[in-house]
Amino acid sequence: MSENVRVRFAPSPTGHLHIGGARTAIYNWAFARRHGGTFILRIEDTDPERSTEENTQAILRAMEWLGMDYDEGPIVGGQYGPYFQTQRTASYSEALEELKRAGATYPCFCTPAELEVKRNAARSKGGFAGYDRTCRALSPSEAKARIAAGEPHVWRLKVPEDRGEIVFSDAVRGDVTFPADTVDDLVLVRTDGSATYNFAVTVDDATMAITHVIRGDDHLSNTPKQILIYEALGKSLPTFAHLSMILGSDGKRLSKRHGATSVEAYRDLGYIPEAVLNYLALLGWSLDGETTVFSRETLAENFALDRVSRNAAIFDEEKLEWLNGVYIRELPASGLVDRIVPWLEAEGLTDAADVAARRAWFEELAPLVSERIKRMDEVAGVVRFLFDDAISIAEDAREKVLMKEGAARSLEAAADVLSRLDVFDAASVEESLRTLPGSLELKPKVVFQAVRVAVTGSTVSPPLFESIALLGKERTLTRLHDALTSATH
RNA sequence: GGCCCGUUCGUCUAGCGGUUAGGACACCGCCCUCUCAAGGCGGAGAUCACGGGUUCGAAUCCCGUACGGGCUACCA
Repeated sequence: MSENVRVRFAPSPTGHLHIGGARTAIYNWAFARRHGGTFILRIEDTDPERSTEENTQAILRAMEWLGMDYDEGPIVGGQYGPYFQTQRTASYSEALEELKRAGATYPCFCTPAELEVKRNAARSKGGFAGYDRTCRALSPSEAKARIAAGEPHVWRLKVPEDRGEIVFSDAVRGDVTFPADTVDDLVLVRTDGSATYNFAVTVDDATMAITHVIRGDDHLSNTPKQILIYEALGKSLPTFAHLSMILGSDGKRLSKRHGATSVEAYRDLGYIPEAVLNYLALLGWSLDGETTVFSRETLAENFALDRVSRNAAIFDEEKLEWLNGVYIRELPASGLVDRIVPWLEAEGLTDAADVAARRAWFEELAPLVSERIKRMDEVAGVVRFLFDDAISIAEDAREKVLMKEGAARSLEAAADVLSRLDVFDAASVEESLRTLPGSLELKPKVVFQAVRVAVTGSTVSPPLFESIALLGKERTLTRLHDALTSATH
């Protein structure tokens, strides 16, 4: 592909960036990067009822969070702007004038009510239910006269009579054929002068010199209409590539019923962008059928449309979780601290000053937590005992562990041995505690679980010796003594 | 109704005429072990939607059927 690749992602700000849209964005981005092309972001804000500035901002934020940097679009600008559809209306009027000159469009005076009657009649007879072309038969002079008289009208595409079949080679699905006589004389420009979706996208894609239209499957059936518009406009066709839908766990189209559907919702759930990007890329594309974990760079170097799957995929949050865990574990301690801290701050466990004051302590803590969380929102639960001054011991832990034979002796011995330490690091804590099972003639498990419950308040915690070292001598001894009151010898 | 697209383990997928149908998640077992994880090893799990062809040979090519999805708006 030596031509200058230009692709675009064109979300509509009628909602947040959702999972399906994000994957489309990722594929467009990857395709552009792979071919050294241009990735364009265009906001399709032509639905005034549902489009909001807030949604536009949310989409921009989500794109940035995913690392989808675009070469042309809002904020960054570009040669082919503007990048908001509402600001491109002049080019639609221009295109309409061109079509009028070429005789490829005609005014239609049928009212919506009339159209509905015709449509219902046609459909009940079976077969093609498009516009019956009444106004196409109007003489030019009559049409002109009615327009001059101020009669409301739309402008329709004059689908060529003898067009035959519309065939195009879809980059993911192969050759797709539509009989031209099943394509409607669709409305291009509404009564109020605004462009309809199919007209606007086509004009935009043509004037922005888009070479590859990579978009959702739901547009496959719109493609023949758009091809006819390109032809009427005398523009060359881009390559089309249609991506299958992403479905919910029940096999139905992904919607709010399935829980989180927006990219930012996943961010708030504790997923990290690398994992979301990787997972979404994998949902419908494969590097080689074997590799499941790959970087943004690997994606950008290897993405190819002919390896995009043709069938719809069910979004599997469990696999995303696993992948998120993989990325969390791969993070270096320092980077992990930066990612963890906001989540601890949100829980009121720490603040920027605290982190700055004892960065090294946080970096020791990081690897302890990374191995046992899959999402960032789990962090606080794992390390809370290291931040709170006093802990409460879970009732079942007290019963199951502290009230067991030998628990109190273990705590006393542990306090004794630890109180003698000068250097309170994980290695020395371990060394001294390891002597206990032998000297007390208790199973290691009994001793260590008693200490764990006393110190962390739970039967489940990060590794004991490291945790104690991180907690510090003073707080450890206090907790051992406190727990003694409810422990059994 | 019409037109178009899709159908390989529960899920995501590899496969592009000859494979014991491969991998990943989830699941089960064992190992490691101070708990939980992580990790290692192993296991179970797909008559490739169904029916016809073509071929020496089909998950792979062709045609039907079924099921699912999309479009069929002066929404995008």
